[in-house]
Amino acid sequence: MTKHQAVQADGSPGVVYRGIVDGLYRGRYVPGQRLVEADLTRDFEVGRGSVREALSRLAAEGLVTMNLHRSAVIRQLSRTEVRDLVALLEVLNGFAARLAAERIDEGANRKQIEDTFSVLMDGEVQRDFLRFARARNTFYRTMVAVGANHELARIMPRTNVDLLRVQFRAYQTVDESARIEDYRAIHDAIVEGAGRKAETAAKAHIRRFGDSIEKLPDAAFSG
Amino acid sequence: MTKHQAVQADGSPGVVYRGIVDGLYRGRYVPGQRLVEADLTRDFEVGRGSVREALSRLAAEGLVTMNLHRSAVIRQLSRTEVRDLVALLEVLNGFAARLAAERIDEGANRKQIEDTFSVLMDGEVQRDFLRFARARNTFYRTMVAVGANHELARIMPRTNVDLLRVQFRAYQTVDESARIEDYRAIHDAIVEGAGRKAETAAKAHIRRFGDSIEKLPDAAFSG
DNA sequence: TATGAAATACATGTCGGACGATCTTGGTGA
DNA sequence: TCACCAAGATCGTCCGACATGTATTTCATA
Repeated sequence: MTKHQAVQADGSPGVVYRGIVDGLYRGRYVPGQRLVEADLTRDFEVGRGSVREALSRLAAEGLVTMNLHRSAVIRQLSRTEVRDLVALLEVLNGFAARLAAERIDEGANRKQIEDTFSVLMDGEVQRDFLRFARARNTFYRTMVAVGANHELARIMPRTNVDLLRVQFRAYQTVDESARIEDYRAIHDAIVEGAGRKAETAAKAHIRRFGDSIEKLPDAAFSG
Repeated sequence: MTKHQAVQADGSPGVVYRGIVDGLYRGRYVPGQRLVEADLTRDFEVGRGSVREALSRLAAEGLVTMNLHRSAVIRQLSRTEVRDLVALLEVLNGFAARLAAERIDEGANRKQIEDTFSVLMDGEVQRDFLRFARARNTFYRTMVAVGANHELARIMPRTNVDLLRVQFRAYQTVDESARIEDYRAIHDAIVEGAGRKAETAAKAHIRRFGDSIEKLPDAAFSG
C-alpha cells in the first residue's frame, strides 16, 4: 500500500525547496516573512524532516536565515549586504563570462548561447516579469555551463541573485533598454570568443546594476 | 531527566560535521571512503536525523557526495575538478586579498592580520602539519573577515579547500620556502594597503599551487 | 562450468510521534 | 511602572517504522 509518498524525481525536500523559491517569484512569500515548519509541513504535505532539509538548503544558499529556536525567515538584504553581494557577483560573473568566451567553439556551446540569448531578446518575453526572469536565469546558467567550471557552477546558485531580483522587483531599477544593451554586449563578446572583453562587459553590467540600486530609498532595504 | 542531548553550542549536527572534517585532517577518513549513516549514528552517538543534516551540510560544501539511495562518500577530486577549483580559488582569493588591503586601516584589522600571520610564520608551527593547516585556515579566514564582504565569507567555506589540502597531503606539492614567501608577499601587500598588489600576489600564489599539482601523477586523483 | 534471473542483504528516503529547550508574549503583583 | 513568572509557540533532537532503491549472493538451467 503506497499511501506514502509519490516520490518526485528530486524527493520531498526538493518539492518544498522549489515550492518556496517559486513562491518567492510569484509573491506568495515576501522578504521578511516567517516560514514556520509546521505550516510548511501542512502546505506541502511532507514530513517535518523534509521541510527542515529544504530549509537548511535554502539557508545554505542564503535565501532564508534560520535563527536558533525561532522560525526561519525569508531573508531581506540590507544596503550593506546588497553592496557585498553585488561586489561578489561582479567578480563571479566576470569570471563566468570570460570562461564562456574562451570555450565558445567547443561542442554545441555557440548554439546554446545564441539560443538562450535570442529568447532573452524576444519582445514578448521581455514584457512578462516571470518569463523574463526565467529567460535571464537560463542565459546565465548557460553561460556558466558553457564555461564548464564545475566548481563555479556549484557556487553560483548559492549567491542569492533570486533574492536581489525579488526584493527590488517593485522598483524600476535600470532603464530597460540600457539593460538589454548590456546583455547584448556580453553576448557579443562571448560569441566573439573575446574573454577579456566578455569579462569587462559582464562586470560593467553588474556595476551599473549596483549603482542603480544604490539610489533606491531606504524603504527598499532591511534594517 | 535529561538523558537526552547535552546540546553543544552548535548542536548535534555540528558535532558530527566537525567530527568528520576533523577526521579528514587526521586521516581517520580518506577520500573515496563511504560514510554509512548507521555507522556515524553509532560513532557519534546522535540520532540519524542529525547525521543526515551533517551530511547534507558537508555535501553542500562539496566535501562529500551523496548519490541517491547509496551511501555518502568522501569526495575525491579528479584532475579536472582540481583545475576548476584552483581557477575559482584564484579569482576568489584575489578578491579577498584586495578587499583586505583596502580595509587594512579600519578598526583592529591591521593587528589581526599581523597576529595571525605571525603564527603562520612560526617555525614550530610550520613543522606540524595539523597546526600549520589550522594556522593557514585562520589566516585566510582573517583575510576574508577583514575584507568584510559577508557574501564572500558565506561562499568561501563552500570551496573545498580542505579537500584539496587533504588529498595532496602525501605529496610534497610546493617547495616549502617558496610557499612561505608567497604568504609573506600577500601579507606585505595587504598591510601596505595595496589592493591591486595583494590581488596579484594572492592569484600568483594560487596559480603556483595549481601548477605544482598539475605535475602530480594520476594516482593522486580520482577517475 | 558459465550465465542470467531471482532472492537476499544493505542502506537510504521519508514519515510520524514524542519531548526537552528556548524564545516571545502577556499577565500579575510589588 | 517595572521586574518577574507562566503559558504558548517553535525549534532541536531522538526514536522507530517502513518503503524504495542498489549491491551482492544464490541457484537453477543450459
